[in-house]
Amino acid sequence: MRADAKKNYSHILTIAREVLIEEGADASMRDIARRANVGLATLLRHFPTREALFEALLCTNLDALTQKAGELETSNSPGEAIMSWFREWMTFAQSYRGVVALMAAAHTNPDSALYASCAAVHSASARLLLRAQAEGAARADMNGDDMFGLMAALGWLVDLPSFAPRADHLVHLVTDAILTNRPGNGGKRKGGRKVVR
Amino acid sequence: MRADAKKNYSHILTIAREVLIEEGADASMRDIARRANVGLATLLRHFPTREALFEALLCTNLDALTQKAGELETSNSPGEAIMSWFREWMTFAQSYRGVVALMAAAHTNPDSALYASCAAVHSASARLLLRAQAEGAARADMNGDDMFGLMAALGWLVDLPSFAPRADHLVHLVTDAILTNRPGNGGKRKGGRKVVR
DNA sequence: ACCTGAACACCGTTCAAGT
DNA sequence: ACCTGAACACCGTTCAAGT
Repeated sequence: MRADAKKNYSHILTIAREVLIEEGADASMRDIARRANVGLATLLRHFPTREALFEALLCTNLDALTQKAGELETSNSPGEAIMSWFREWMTFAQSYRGVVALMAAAHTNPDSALYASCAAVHSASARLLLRAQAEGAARADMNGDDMFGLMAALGWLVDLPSFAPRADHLVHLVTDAILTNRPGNGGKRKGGRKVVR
Repeated sequence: MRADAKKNYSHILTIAREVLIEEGADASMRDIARRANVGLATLLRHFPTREALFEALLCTNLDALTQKAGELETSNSPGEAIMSWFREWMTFAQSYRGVVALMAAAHTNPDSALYASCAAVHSASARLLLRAQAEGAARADMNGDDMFGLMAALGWLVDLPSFAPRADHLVHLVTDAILTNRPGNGGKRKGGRKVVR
């Protein structure tokens, strides 16, 4: 990349972050270009789609998030890890209004620039769930898709202003549901080693 | 309303229903007008906003839904009522792709043509929850907003194709969480009459 | 009364023309 | 190499002009 292009690239990212935080994830690309003092075509060559722009914007946040997942996998109890993970996700979800809807859509579409990032979050979630299930700390009748689905659903909900105040409580309620073995499957800790801690 | 206007009105509704089912709740208004063989301005005078159009389209579904809530309030056990109600909502949510996102947004905005409909669903949910709480069948540490929030979240999730297959299961998981008195508040059936059935 | 085409200000996509 | 203005096909809003 040429020096002027490089400079443009990082300047665009800086401004885009500002605009998207102010206006939400569906801000106009034209608006971003305008505020960056750059031609719209220039913005779109650096980031051909909204997803591509977000991929670049989110990589910092997402790296922090997945790294956190790694830490949680070793340091905490499986149950506490699930709760912390969910809360980390909710913080991420509030980085940009509408970002979860964008990621949820990208999750289905392998061509999306956000697909890999979604997959990373998905698999981290699945790993944490599996570990909890192996220890009998999480209900056995759910899978990684369910886990990610609940995260997406609550992550989406939280950027509706009316629901944001109760978000923490809803997360508590849902993680509670994930972590408690309900009567129906409480005896099903088939493969899991007994809770030895 | 004049005879020709009346005819236009119902014809537009018929076509709009078709288009919105095919294309989802964010289909182009222009497209709807085109397919109804009507000027765009005509469509927009009958239904000045997308919300107004949906208000007219959904009133049948919503009447059925709220009526169902009334039945559930008397016929079933409070717990079963909550579960049935949630499932009814999920069926409604799948009537049009994106309709829950539309309603969730309208929920905050008193000027929206869908505001009253949202409020009706909200209050029906709150009533059913209160009854269940009074009998100690639902956890006491949540309110109508939480209930509606969970309904919105799962209703939104279900129109992402990747999550639709697991939706029933997630509803089961969440209603489970609502209905079981968790250890922390299991003893808190303060006002509730003992479960006498 | 009711309908409609057209003008308007937006959007993202695309590309020929500039440096 | 990289940038940009402009043309394009869309969108919802608005209104003067028709019946």
